[in-house]
Amino acid sequence: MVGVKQFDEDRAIDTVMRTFWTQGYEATSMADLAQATGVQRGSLYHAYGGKDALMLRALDRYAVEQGSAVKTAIEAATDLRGAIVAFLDAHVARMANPANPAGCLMCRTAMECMGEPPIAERVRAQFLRTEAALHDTFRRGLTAGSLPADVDARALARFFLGVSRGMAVLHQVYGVIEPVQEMARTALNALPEAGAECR
Amino acid sequence: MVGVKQFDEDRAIDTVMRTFWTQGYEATSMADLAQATGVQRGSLYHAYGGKDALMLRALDRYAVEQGSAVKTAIEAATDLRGAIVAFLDAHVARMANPANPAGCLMCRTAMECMGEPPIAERVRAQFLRTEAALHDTFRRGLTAGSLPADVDARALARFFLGVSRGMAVLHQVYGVIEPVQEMARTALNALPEAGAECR
DNA sequence: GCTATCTTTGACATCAATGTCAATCATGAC
DNA sequence: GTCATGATTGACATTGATGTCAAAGATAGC
Repeated sequence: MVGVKQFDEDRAIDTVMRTFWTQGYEATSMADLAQATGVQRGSLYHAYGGKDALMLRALDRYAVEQGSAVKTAIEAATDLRGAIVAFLDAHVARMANPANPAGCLMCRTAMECMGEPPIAERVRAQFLRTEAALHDTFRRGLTAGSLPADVDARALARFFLGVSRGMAVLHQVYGVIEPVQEMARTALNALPEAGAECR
Repeated sequence: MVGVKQFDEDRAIDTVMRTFWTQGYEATSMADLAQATGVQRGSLYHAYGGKDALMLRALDRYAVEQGSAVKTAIEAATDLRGAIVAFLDAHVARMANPANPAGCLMCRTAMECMGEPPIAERVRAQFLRTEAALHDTFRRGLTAGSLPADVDARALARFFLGVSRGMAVLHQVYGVIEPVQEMARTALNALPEAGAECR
């Protein structure tokens, strides 16, 4: 290797991610990204290609940084209910963290960029990944007998996926954490209990 | 009155609303709106002021056309559960209607435009209005004894508000109605039953 | 030290969007 | 029919964003 990058790629992509997260895709210009990262606009084009490519990088980074916290939380739990509580808490914790922009980059991009095929594909894939993780969790709970035998594991997975997205919308609009916490807490009521034949 | 508008304002605002709904705020230019409505760009500026003002009009129109369906549905119900079912169904029906764009304009704008003060204010007001309607419904259910006495009416209201928003996100991303229906159906499980002491 | 290779930089051309304006047009009031 | 009022229209200037490029700069390998 002869020509060597003079900026920290990790740091730059992280800044790009947070800029998109804060401002949205369309409202962010390459000039904004250049200023935020301290990297010249020409260098960004040279290194990555363009705004769309940078958004893909940002989404991947987000999936790793934020998604991994969610995934770890689910997997660390010992029982089904604990896994779902951990799933919701991971989202609440991210939004409650004042170091983070409001809402959720994935959700924001989902609402804004489904008209841009490459970005839409990445977002959809990420949604499906989370849905699948939840689906697995519920299926395991089903075989373990932690759920009534007649529950629809996929519907539950989609429900809690949707709940986490709804939480992000509430956070974006209200700008405070309380409604988010209340939503998470209330959503747990939708979790069927194995023993109790309450339905 | 001497100078008379030569275009149908109702029709034009409706078209503007659906264009924003389909493409989003930033991705829609005044030229797009001129083309979609068949009204010259200059006329749009003259009649309304600018893109931001047009978005406010679109949001108001959306609140009347779509929000009224939701409000009517809630109020027509005779019991609490019926009201919530109607609330969710109104949203499902809107998204299932192939004549409508995907998702929800209010929700889409919420994710994209919270950085634009006048628009953000309008969106927040609309969220609060819906939350208040749900809150009232739950309070009435509480005094009517349709709910256990210790439930948090506000938390329930915010939960179902968030659920309706999560449904919109799922619809936008997946482009089909099934996950939306499943989410609505599952959310009903979070509704505490008065008689049953299952908790 | 030299060179080949990649990066950085500032400049450039192009394009698209915004907002404004003066001239023109249409119509209700008289 | 005339006029006053407001709508329409096309043009204009301005701004900002995009993407590209050639020249200059930096460094690992020799």
